[in-house]
Amino acid sequence: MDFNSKYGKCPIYYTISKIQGKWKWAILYKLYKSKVIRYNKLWNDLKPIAHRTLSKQLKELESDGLVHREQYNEVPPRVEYSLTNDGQTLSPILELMSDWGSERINSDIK
Amino acid sequence: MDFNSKYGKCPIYYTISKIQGKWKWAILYKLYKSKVIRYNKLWNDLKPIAHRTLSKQLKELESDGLVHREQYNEVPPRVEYSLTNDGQTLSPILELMSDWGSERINSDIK
DNA sequence: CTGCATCCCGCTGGATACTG
DNA sequence: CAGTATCCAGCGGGATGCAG
Repeated sequence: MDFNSKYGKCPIYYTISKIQGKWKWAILYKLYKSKVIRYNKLWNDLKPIAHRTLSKQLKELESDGLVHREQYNEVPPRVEYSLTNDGQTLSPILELMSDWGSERINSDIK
Repeated sequence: MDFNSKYGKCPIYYTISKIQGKWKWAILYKLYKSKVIRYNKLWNDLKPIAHRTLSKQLKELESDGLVHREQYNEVPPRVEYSLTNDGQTLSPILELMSDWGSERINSDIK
C-alpha cells in the first residue's frame, strides 16, 4: 500500500489503494455472494485467472483483514474462504458496482 | 479494455475494467464533488499525480463517456471538466467508497 | 486439492522538458 | 494555463512446473 497522509484529501484513494489488484473486487464479490467458497470453486469461477495471482491476492486480502481463511486438515486438503466482518462492510459497494456493470455490460460489448 | 464475454459471470469485473487506472476513481470523485473543475485545480488537488497521468486518464474517461470536457478559447486557456449524465450514475458508488475510506483512514495509518 | 517457486514480459504511470 | 513528447523503471500478473 502506497497510501500516506499526503492523500488525506481523497479518502476514496485510500479505498482503491487498499483494494488494488486486477481481481480483488471480483474475488470479494464472489465471496460476498457465496458466503463460503472453496479455493478451487473460486478459481473456476474466475478463470482465466492464474493460480499465482489468485492465491497472492487472496493472501493480501487476508492480511488486510477483509477475508477469512479456514483450513481443514483432510485428504484431499480443503480450504474455504469467506468475508470477515470487516469485509462485509464492503457489501453495499460490491452490490452497486455489480449492478452498474450489469446495466451496461450488454450495451457495451464492442 | 480487456473485457469480453468470458467474464459474463462477473459484472463487477466489467466495472473495474472500465474504470481502471490508479487515479480514475479519485478523479471521478473530485468531479462529482466539484460539479465543474479546471484542469489545474484538479492537478493541484490530486498532487503528486503527474501531468501525463492526469491528462491520459482524463482522456480515457472522456472517450468512455463518463467525463465531459469543455474548452474555452480564451487567453490564458481554460478547460473545465465535469461528469456526464452517464458519469453521474456512479455517484452512489463514489459516495460509498469515499465513506468507507474515511471510516478507516485514521485507524489504519501504519 | 491447494497452493508456492521461477521466470519473464508488457504496460502503467512517474520525471522532466517543451509548446501553443 | 493546459496539456504533449520522451524516456524509462517497476511491478503486477500470466504460464508453467513442482510440492505437501
